[in-house]
Amino acid sequence: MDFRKTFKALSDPVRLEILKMLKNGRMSAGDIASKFDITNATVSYHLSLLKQADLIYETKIKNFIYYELNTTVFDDLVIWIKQFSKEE
Amino acid sequence: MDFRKTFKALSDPVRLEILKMLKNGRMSAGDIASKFDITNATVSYHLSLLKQADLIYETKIKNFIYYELNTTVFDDLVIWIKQFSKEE
DNA sequence: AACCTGTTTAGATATACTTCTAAATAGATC
DNA sequence: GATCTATTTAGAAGTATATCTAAACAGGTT
Repeated sequence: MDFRKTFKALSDPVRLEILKMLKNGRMSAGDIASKFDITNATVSYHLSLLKQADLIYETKIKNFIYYELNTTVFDDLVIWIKQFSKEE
Repeated sequence: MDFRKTFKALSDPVRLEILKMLKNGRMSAGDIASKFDITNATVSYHLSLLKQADLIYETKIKNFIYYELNTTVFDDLVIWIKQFSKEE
């Protein structure tokens, strides 16, 4: 598996903050954006990168788009990183 | 702990390749560079980023500099990522 | 001390990333 | 169907990153 995109997605402070927010449950794009001092357009850009990296997924309800953590990818990531740990 | 630098370091294909090489044991800067189609200067730049991210460390012997994986940081990384896994 | 070998540093350039503003889309409501 | 709301897309601008060439440095060797 190729985690380059995943690591790139994780290398930005805004995106890390978004992921931490989503630990408490899904949020709409607007709710996420309201927590930052940057425009909605920029937050949308960050969300698209997180989505491309499979770290989050979206659900459309009415004219809201809700974002949610994709926990399985984090599990895959842990397995990948462990190849560099001592015991292997 | 702040892993932004770590993730940035992990987001480049050359640097990921260097880390994979170092799984088989320490290598000198020159040996590492010889495996790539880029200049020694560029490889040196990548090594410095990996070093800044604490993913590798160096040992100087004669006029060689040997690089080695810092396995403990990968363990810390696994712990950090697990906060996003389901069971927590 | 002069020189060779392995490696890094400095400066320049091209590419990629982050951010903005303005415009576009998609769905809901009036 | 006109309009409002939530969000994304397009295009532009500034900043950061990856790479190169050329020069510098540091440790051995002669």
